[in-house]
Amino acid sequence: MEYNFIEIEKKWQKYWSDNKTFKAENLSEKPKYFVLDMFPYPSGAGLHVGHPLGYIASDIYSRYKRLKGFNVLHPMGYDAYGLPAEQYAIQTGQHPAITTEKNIARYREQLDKIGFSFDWDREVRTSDPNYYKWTQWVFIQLFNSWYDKKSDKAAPISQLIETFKSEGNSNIEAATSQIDIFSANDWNSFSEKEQQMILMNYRLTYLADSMVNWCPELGTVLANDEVTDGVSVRGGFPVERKSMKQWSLRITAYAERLFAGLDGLDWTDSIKEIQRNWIGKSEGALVSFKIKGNENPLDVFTTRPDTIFGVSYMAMAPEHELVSQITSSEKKTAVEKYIIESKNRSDRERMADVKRISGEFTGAYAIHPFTGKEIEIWIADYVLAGYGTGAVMAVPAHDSRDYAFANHFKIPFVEVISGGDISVEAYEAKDGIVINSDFINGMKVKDAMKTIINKFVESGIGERRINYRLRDAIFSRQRYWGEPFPIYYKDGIPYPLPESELPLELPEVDKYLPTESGEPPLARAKNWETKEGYPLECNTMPGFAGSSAYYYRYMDSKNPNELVSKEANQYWENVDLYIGGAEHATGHLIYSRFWNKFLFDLGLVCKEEPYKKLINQGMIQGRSNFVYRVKDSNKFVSFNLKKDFETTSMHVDVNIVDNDELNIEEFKKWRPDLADAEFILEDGKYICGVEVEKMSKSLHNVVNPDILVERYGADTLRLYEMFLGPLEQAKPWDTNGIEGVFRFIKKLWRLYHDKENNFLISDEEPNRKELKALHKTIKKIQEDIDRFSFNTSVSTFMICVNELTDLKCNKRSILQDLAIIISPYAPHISEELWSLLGNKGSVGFAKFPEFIPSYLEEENISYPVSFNGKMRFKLELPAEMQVPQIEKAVMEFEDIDKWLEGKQPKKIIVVHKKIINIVL
RNA sequence: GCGGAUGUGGCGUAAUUGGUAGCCGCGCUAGACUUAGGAUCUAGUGUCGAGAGACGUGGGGGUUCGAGUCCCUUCAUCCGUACCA
Repeated sequence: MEYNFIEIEKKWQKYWSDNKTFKAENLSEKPKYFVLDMFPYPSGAGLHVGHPLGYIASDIYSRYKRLKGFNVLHPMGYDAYGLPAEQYAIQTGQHPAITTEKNIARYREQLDKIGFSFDWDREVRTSDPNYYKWTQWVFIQLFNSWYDKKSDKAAPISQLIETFKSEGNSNIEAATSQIDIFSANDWNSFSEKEQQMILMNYRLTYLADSMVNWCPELGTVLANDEVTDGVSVRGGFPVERKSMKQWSLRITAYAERLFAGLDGLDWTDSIKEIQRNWIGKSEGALVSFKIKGNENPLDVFTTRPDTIFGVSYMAMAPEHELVSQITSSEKKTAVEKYIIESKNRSDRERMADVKRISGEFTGAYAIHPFTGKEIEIWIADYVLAGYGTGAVMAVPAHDSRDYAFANHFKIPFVEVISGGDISVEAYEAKDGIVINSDFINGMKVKDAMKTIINKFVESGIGERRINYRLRDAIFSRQRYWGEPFPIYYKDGIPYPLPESELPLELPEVDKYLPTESGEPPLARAKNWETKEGYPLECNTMPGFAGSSAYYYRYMDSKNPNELVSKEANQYWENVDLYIGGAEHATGHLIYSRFWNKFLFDLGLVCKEEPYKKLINQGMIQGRSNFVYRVKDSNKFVSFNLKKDFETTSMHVDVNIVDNDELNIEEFKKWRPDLADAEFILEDGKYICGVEVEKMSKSLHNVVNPDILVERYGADTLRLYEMFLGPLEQAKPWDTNGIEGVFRFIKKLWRLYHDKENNFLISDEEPNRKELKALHKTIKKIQEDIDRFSFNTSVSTFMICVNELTDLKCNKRSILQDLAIIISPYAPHISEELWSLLGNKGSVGFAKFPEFIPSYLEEENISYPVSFNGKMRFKLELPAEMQVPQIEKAVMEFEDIDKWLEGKQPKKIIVVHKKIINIVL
């Protein structure tokens, strides 16, 4: 064997681990760089080739940054709490901690084989008490804080209490669900319980009855980002709306800062756009309509105050609290029936037929604030209780939903913005002239909005308002395998544990199921109470709790006294480069931005945003292979012959297919029923069909990195993962191509060795060609890494090695630099070559060679000569020849007559050192 | 519906600022060495055409001396989102 990757890779992995080569120091003269991967949930299935893609990219970047003189923090850990381990525990009784431990061990083994330069001394696990102590600690800080809109930041709740004592709440501007105003006297006369209930409306994490996504199958509530299309993201179980008392995070307090902060981030536009949509900022006005014969006003939020004269009816959500008050007696039965109906329609059904229009007239009327006209008030389930005020002023002429509703129920309406044809559809554009609208007639939409809002304010019926779609995040889960809340109850009022009692460790339970009375699993724990005997909270925290500030723990992972020390945080600041999947766009990436801003407000960390630059690696798709069974037989027909038969296709394990040719012997062994299968072959082969699908066990297209490492080595796997295509693009995995990269690695090795595989290097001075090959590579690799284009660097290395092989170059001064620049990509072989070259220590801390432009300069330029833009021939001319001489030279060129076709050129365009174009 | 992304050989892709379209691989074809090859090496490989050459970056149009790249328009695929007033 010429290049023994098995031995060499093992050797260097051991060296790195024994010497703690990649241990990062918190204090260093070097500039810092923090490269973070989204830490994995260690699932039982282990890693497939898609998982390490991002880790390889971040590892290349980390190693490159070290070569460039940076002190690099590149840690790894585990998002160890999660549903699969708990579901497994429910089925088997095995403690989720054991399952998790086992899965982590397997992940670690797989990761180690790929040769990552992680600083494992800083490993974190979210389920480790030393870690979740700080998750609980942050929760307590949230509990003890409120959001002061005047200073636009979080502030201690103790300070709020002082204000209440001295002046009540009338001067407080907070992000709050508190509506009632009270004086200092009121406050001081309230009971402890009353005071605590009021404070709950201010705390940044609060316990409240809210409409939640309840998933009966999982026995828990889920956050909005954990639900898609009415089913749970994990498991795909149905989810229903239900009102429950739950902990929530008042993330809405930060809506504007989360929105505005996106502008300064070096993230892709697409992910910023997803976050903007999720936050859903819309500007408009809050308008108060009087209700005929009722004291309470009907408040609506609208983004189109300019269309106020086009209001033809009002619509409220069926859940709106005023519905029962205003419904007339003769409409009562119908309205109640409608409310029950819409309640029973699950979210899923509602989504399935959006087109179904339904509603009911309440018999009540609102009064138009300007015209005084009476307007029918309807209830309709197209109005969402959770958005705005849960009621809308309907302007059918200029809103398509109102338009559909009005037409369905034959409610008349008027056009108030010109420019559309409202006999056909609603005209929604904010473009046109206002008509039929009294004092704003003739105005442009924009001006009309301003005028109307000013009028609202003047007459006290409305105000400017910015509304957000973002909801507070439900933070309770009725599950076992998660962080316990550091909360106990006294007289039914929640209080935080003293910080000295953290961590509050997850207790043992006899079963991982809810109690008979429907309480969460922690209610099964013995003595689940404080030492004073107060009961502890039985819910646990959700998956995103432990991942919201984990990057700070990496900075100072062993610190028992602080989340992160001031010094460590001052040095590492925040994450310079974050690589992970785009599926976290609305979950983790928003929550951790929120936690970070909160910690920043408290002065605990020095940066307001956690992740400066974010890259989303594309999904690696599976490449499925198919065999075709002839109907009613155990005969399989090869792909190109199947058209002559009636067949059914069947997924076949891609690991027994090579280059789409089925390994028939392996296939027969694959499943017992296939042992006596027969085959109809083409050219003596069975050719399989191919399709690109998701990589999944059930589709038999999962490729395991371990097998590839065994067969080709980690360096080959790393290079091939990068070679597949641009990091951010989704692309199918096709093991076939890996051979090419494997050949390249062997070819690289041979540059440094003679035919008998003896290390052989010459100390001769390199020639121009060799220097050019090297320096053009140095230049390209730097540029590629700077723009995260790792696939193109791999081809660049191939070109370089091909050229040096052709030049028969074995000169130290070339090959030593080559070993350095390739080391981020293929670290094992580089270490070996580096040490064979006689260097001490790891190549990981060598100096990246400097690019010298003069080596790329040429005496002659080979100009492509085009006629009307079509390249016809090449002309070699001295590089310093100036444009007029070039024009002359090209016209004197012997072959030119053939292309001129006897014409005189209209124009000759010369781009110096680039191209010549002759216009005929 | 809305938002985002992507369309280039048989396949994965390259062309960073408008300047030789198809780099680097896979696969395929032929050959060398070999008992053998899933080893190694050499040559070829966008399409049509015997050739000269013509045509070619999803389709149509435009700007330009010159367009894969810029503009308009249209189609297809994938992802996200869902009555957000």
